[in-house]
Amino acid sequence: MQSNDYENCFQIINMNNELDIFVDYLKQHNLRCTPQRNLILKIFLEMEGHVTVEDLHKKIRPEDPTIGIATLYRTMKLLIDAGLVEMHNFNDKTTYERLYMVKHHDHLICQICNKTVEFEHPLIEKYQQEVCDQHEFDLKSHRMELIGFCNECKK
Amino acid sequence: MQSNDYENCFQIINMNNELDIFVDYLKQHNLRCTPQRNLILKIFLEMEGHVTVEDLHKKIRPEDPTIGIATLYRTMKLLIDAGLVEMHNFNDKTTYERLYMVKHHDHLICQICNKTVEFEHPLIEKYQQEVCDQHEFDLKSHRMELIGFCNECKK
DNA sequence: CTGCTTGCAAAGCGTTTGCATTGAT
DNA sequence: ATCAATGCAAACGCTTTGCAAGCAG
Repeated sequence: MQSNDYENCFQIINMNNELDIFVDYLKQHNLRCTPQRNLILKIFLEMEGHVTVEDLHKKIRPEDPTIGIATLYRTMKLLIDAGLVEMHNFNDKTTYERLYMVKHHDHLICQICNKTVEFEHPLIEKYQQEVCDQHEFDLKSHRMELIGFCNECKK
Repeated sequence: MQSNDYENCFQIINMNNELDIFVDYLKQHNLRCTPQRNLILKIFLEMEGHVTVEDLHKKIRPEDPTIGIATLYRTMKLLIDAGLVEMHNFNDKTTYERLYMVKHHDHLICQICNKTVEFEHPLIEKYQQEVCDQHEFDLKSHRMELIGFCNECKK
C-alpha cells in the first residue's frame, strides 16, 4: 500500500515528527540546534489553534524567562521555512498555526466574537485546482476565510 | 422586471454611482462633504486593482500636495463603511479595492512576483454557503486566495 | 576556534491619535 | 456660530535589525 511505503520512508530517515524534521532542516541549512529553538517548538506544539507571538512568549516565560521576543520571531520564521508552520494575517496580529501532519483546512471567522471554526471541503479544493489550471498557475497553497456571524452572535 | 425596478430605484434617489452613494452616506451620518474626501474618492476610482495608501498619496500629491496620510486613512475607512471599498491584508501593506458595482471575485496570488489575478467560480461560492449552513453561520463575505507560482515565474 | 545565535535595545514600518486650526453647514 | 475635518507630529504596536556577548559544532 502506498500509505505504508510513505510511513516506512518517514521511519527510515527518522522524520516522523516535527522535532526530527526541524533538526534535519537546521542541519541541511547549516543552522544550529539550540535549546531555545527546541523549547520554542516544544511549547508551540503544546498549543492549539492560532498562536500569536505574545501567547507563545507568555507560555514560554515560566520555562525560560530569558527568551526574547526577537528569538521567537526568528524561530517561527524558521519553522515556516521548514514547512511545519503556517502564518496567518486575519486581523491585526499575525498568528501561527501548526501545519505538519494536520489536515489542511479553511476557516469560518465570526466578525463579532472572532471565534474561528475550521472546516474542509474536498469539492472546493477541486474547483480551486481547476481555476489554477485555467490560469496556468502552479498552486502551492490557499487560504479561504468565510466571514460572518456565528450561531451565538447572530442572535 | 425586477432589475428595472432596481435601476429605477437608484435613479430616483440618485444613487447610481459611487460619489452619490458616498455623499448620501456622509449625509446620513452627519458627516461633512469636503473637497479632500471628494478628491480622494475621485482619484481612488481612477486607479485599478489593489491600491495602497502610499500609491494613493503619490497620485494625489500633484492635485493637492497638502493632503496628509491621516486623512487618507480616515477617508478610506469611511469608504469601507459606505460599502464602496474592501480592505485586504495579503502582505505587509494594507490594500484597498473598489467594491461597488464590481462583481465579487477571488484572487490568485503569485508568491514570487506578487502578481494577482482575479477570478470567480460560482460552484465554489455554492459550497461555501453549504459549509456555513452546516455550521449555522450567517455568511457575510469571504476571502479566498490561491497562492502559487504564475506562468511567468514558474519557469 | 569559528561564526551562528542570543537577548537587549533601538530602529523601522504602517497605521492611529491628539490637538490646534480650518472650514462646511 | 457650530462642531466635524484637516494636517501635522507624536504616539502606537508589531516586527525587524544591529550589536556585543554567548555558545553549538
